[in-house]
Amino acid sequence: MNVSELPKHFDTQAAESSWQARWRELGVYRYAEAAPGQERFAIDTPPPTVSGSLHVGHVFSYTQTDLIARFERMRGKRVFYPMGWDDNGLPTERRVQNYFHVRCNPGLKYESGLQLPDPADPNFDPKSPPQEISRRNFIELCLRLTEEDEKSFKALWGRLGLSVDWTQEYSTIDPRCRRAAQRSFLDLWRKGHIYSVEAPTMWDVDFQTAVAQAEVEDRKIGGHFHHLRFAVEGSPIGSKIDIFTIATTRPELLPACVGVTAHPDDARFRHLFGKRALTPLFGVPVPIFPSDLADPEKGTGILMVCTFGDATDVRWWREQNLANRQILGRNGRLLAVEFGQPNWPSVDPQRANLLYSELSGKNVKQARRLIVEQLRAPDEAVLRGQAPLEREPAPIEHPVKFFEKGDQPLEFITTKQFFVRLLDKKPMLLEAGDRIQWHPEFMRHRYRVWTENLAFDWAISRQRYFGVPFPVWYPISAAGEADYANPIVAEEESLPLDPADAAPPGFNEGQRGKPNGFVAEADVFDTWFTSSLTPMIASGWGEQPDRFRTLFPMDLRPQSHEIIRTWAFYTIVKACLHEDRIPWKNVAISGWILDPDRKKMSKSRGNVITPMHLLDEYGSDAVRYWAAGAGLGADTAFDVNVLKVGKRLVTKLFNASKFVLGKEGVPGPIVYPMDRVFLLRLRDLVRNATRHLENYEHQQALAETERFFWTAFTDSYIEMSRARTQGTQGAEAQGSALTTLRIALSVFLRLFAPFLPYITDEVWSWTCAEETGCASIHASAWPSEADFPELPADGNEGIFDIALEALYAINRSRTAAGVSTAREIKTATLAAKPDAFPLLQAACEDIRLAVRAGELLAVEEPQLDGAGIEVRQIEFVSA
RNA sequence: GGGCGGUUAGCUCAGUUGGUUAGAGCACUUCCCUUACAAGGAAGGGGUCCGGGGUUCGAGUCCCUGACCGCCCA
Repeated sequence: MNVSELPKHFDTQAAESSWQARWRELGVYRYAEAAPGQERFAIDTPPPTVSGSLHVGHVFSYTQTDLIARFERMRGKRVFYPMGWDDNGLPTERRVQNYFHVRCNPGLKYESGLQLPDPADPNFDPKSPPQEISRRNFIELCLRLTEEDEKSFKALWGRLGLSVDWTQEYSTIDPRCRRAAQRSFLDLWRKGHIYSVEAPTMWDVDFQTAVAQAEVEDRKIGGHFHHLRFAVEGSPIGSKIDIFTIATTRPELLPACVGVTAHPDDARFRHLFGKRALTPLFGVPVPIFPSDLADPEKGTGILMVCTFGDATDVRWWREQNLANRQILGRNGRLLAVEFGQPNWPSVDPQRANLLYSELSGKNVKQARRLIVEQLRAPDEAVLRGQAPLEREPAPIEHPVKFFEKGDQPLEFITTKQFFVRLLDKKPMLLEAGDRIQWHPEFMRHRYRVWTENLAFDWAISRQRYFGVPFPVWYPISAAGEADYANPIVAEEESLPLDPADAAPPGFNEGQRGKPNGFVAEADVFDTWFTSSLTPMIASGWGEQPDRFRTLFPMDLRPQSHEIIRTWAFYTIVKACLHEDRIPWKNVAISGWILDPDRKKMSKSRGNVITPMHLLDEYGSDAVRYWAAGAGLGADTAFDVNVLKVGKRLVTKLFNASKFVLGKEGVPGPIVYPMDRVFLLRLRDLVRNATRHLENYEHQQALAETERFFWTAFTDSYIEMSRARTQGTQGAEAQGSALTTLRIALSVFLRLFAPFLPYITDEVWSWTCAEETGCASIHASAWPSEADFPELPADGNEGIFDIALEALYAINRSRTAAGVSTAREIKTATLAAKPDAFPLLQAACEDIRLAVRAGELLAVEEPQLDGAGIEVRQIEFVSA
């Protein structure tokens, strides 16, 4: 090809679209089953949540994974690099409900070809009650909506140049994933790791679903300490009544009070243990017991136990065998209860019911406001006329548990839920974590600490719709009662299924909901129950045994650090419980992108930077350069300047390549000392860059390559060899220089290829593709010793650094004299210390040619300050 | 309250097992259109490596301690 016909500038956008098409056409990123003896490298790509938009943080972390994929591919491994979409779950549900104005009713049957009113229709009434549809219809709508998102995500990934094999695509709600999740359930059920129980569970009252420990976060919110007087039961009439004061932030749970406790060593309350207290207003007798868990410093030191205010209440309720008086319903409103009935004792049921009737049906906030008013009134029955509220509520700020996606504090509500038993498996899970390499290493602690502190088994059932259903039914007795203790689980061959549409083995559809028939479980799995299977889904677990054997365990799991406790943890759980193996050998944790003020990017903060305009303005390679500049685990503030630097590097590569390939002449053997020394240094660079990439330190590889390319190659070696390439120093010196330049260019292109896939393939296509027979640089071999001819060492390797110093020294002289680099030098003299002098002499001719001097002398100066080279005399050709 | 990470130039960040005078880019100043490159090049100024102690011949680097920032967990 005629390099002189190449465009003046590199058109990034045109190159990006043409190379994407070319890569597809060549199948460069297609995973091929490894030949015998050939290594494979399997990546458990994080499936992005599709019901949102991508920001530069995603671009950042996905690029870091792609670097590794490209590096390993060039090293000759068969790279398995799939892409999944995480589309099930709450965010999508919410969008579908609003967009189509529907609600899911899992009790309804599927209606094929369901017609929905068009929200754009003028007759459409948005205030009308939402249409109820079956779960399968609802899922179809979710799929319709997520399909669009997936298209735009895919376009962005393509643009960014992710070397994903797009034939290996999945989404977490597709039949394959649903089948895998249900198969996982069956396997764990058979192995006895899953149990279902009716117990107090963390519950979000808005979403009306159970949540797992991993989805819970503490938030500091304002509240009030309410000081309430309780009476001790049995104070003799006429004597001074024995009263104590508890402090609580949740007075509305007073009707659910089932006990009172204080620290066993607390002298103030020791005399009360074993007696019973009477709750104010409701007059409920409850036991007073000692507990180490009560903090004498907190509040008044004595507190009420309710069903259920928090996790400690649950514990006390269990350990002390307390009554269960659940007053909060699943919707977060107070249930109707009747005092005086069994389990609801009261010394004055009539009054208790009167007071409670005001609270019944109210939500927590409303009930709290009302009960505080009730507590201000004198309480004759229990407190002989004193008001239960001892003093005005005192504002405090305290940590409260929230569902990470929710807006209301979590409640503990007694419901039937499925759990995976984990608490007995901590040692095994810790040991598994130790067998995995974590990058950076300190991220191992996050996993370890989470696993050690795990307090609950994994609650896997969710009372939601856009998810994978439990493949479970319950028999109905002749009397019409569902038998939840004896679930019927599906057979593996029938997966995936929705128990609302399919009948269990041995039953027919006509028996649904009838005596001696069956009823379907309505719950779906926690989304992590499916996502925790990604390495198994992608590698064909349970479906393609041969493929599974070669791909599992995978080599690499890339992910971010805030989901170590969920995604990484649950994936390790699943791999251990199903296969008794770790899911991958390496975990690479990418950092977060912070906004320029070092705040985490989030929609709610409104500081999200989207990537498309950056790709348009700077080009994919520049964006990737920015992403590759940060090491794993390092949070980085977004800085548009780094993109500019990347763009400059791309331009420099483009121009330097044009220079090298534009030289005419016949390449010959490397006989010239400076060429040999330069190649030796380049060979060191290859070794270092390779080592850094092997160690998951891509930023080091890039930084060293870039630095050497800029200072040693374009700024110096090219200048030193320029004259020789034109043949002025004879054919042998020219041939040696041309060969060196060609080797260097080919090596540089390949060292940069994982980072800058577009510009490197563009340049590669000019001549290297034909010369090597590799149509794409990304299918070529990573540079190695094999790229270099025999380069015997002769002890003169120092001439390169000396030459560099001499060039800098002369540049300084030029600048000091205010002389253009275009002006030639008539004569100059360089001074070196005796130990450096022979090297300077040896490099003198190369320096002279580089700076275009008529005459260049080297002198020895034992008394020279410092170690460098100094210009002793310089005379420029007159302008 | 516990754990982990961080604090290096105005900004964004490197700095590997301790080892010359602590680096890069951006920004700033000055100069230069030079046959690969003005989408460029050359040069320059700019540092109490968060504070305090310690180990060492020698500490940005190791140890102790304090402050601040971030994250995770209670």
